[in-house]
Amino acid sequence: MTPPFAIQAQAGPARFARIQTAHGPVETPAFMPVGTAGTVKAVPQDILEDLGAQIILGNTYHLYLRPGHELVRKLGGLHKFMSWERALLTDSGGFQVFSLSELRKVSEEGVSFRSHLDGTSHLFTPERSMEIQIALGADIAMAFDECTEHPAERERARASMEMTLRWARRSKEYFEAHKHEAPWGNREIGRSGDRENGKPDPALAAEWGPSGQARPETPALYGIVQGGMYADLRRESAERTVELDFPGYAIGGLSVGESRAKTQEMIAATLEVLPKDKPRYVMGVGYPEEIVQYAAMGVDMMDCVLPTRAARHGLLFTSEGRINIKNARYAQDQSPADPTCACRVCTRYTRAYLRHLYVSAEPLAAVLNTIHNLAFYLDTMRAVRHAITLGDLSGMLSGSVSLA
RNA sequence: GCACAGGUGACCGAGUGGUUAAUGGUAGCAGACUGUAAAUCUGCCGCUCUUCGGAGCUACGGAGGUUCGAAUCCUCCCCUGUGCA
Repeated sequence: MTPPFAIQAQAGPARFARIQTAHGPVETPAFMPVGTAGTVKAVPQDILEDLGAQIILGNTYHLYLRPGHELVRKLGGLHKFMSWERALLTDSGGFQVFSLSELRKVSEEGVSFRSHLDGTSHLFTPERSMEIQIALGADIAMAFDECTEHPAERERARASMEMTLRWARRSKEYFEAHKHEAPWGNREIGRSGDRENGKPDPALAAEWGPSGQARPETPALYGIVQGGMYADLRRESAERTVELDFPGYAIGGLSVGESRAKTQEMIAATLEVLPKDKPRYVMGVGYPEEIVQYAAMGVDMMDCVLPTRAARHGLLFTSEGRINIKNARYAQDQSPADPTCACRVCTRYTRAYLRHLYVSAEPLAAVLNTIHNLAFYLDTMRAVRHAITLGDLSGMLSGSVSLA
């Protein structure tokens, strides 16, 4: 199988590339907004398109519980259900093994969960996770893994890693046998996926020509590296995951409470082992300066709830640093959230108004804050890609997006 | 004018003799948030100092009083609401 991925430009470890999916291209390094329950919270799909999002996440566990993957399949798959015609990546439910720790029990077979919605019991296995992700119609599915908690003793991290490897094998076996069942029939591939992005950078647009690669007919399954905070376990996990031969690899189990230096060390150790001609995805990161840094290290994909969740909590990311829009000091501030941002929020509304909306608990506060934060993240990654094509990322690392 | 009911910290509202600077909410101020159980959570929230352990002062309409001790009991006064004149 030819990986739907081609290196088009390279500047040091950072790569500008394109992942071809059945629902359009994904330029990398990419930041992927998280849309857990079939929605990137507070942002309509057409605005996500205008912001330039080429791929968003969905979540296996949440969509399985509600509305149910069979219903989604019946309605034509998640793309059609939520009217999102660009690429979609689904998380396997592995993170919920970690985050819902009080409601689950892990065994060799899989994980039994108690629904956080109604308390009912459910068993997630690698096979089940694949079945659900295929039913949802993801372009990129993730292997069912165990996101190891932190801190974890070495033996615990090893055992968890071994389990994830066994689950990865089972995930792949089931996935390969059933991937053709994705509900992609009668799709109008890429109608909106080929649409012009919101604010394409002219210099970059030249690089974004047709890839010439055929669009995949089936979804892709990525493996996930674990290994706790032990560099040698990370390397071993990566090597053995690569042996299973996936079209892309994720680094999971990071940003779970460890120091940023440790996160970076784990990423660096893992990247050394992962093949350079396939997408490498660090799951669940990060702050703007972090995603720039990781992209510079050679990471191709990242996702994080931070821009969306923080926005709902009043935290805005700007070129001048983070601002908490609920602070009293913005009550009469007539400037935009970020004076250098060209997003639809910053070109239209003042900090004073955004603060008022937040303080008043108006739903529009979440909408506008989230749109801005996503614009900031997506613009940042667009700038990273541009810088890579120019062969120099140093400017971005030394401050232009670094935050106080 | 009479009869009931009631006056608690910015607001609402507990508390009817003793760890009460005073339960809870709200408002306010600040912080956290990293493959989303998150429009959530945490801290502060009378004043003044503090070596951050604490110390002092002022407080439950007002003034007296009872008591070792009162927001809580008694007396008078002021004010508010409702009803009757």
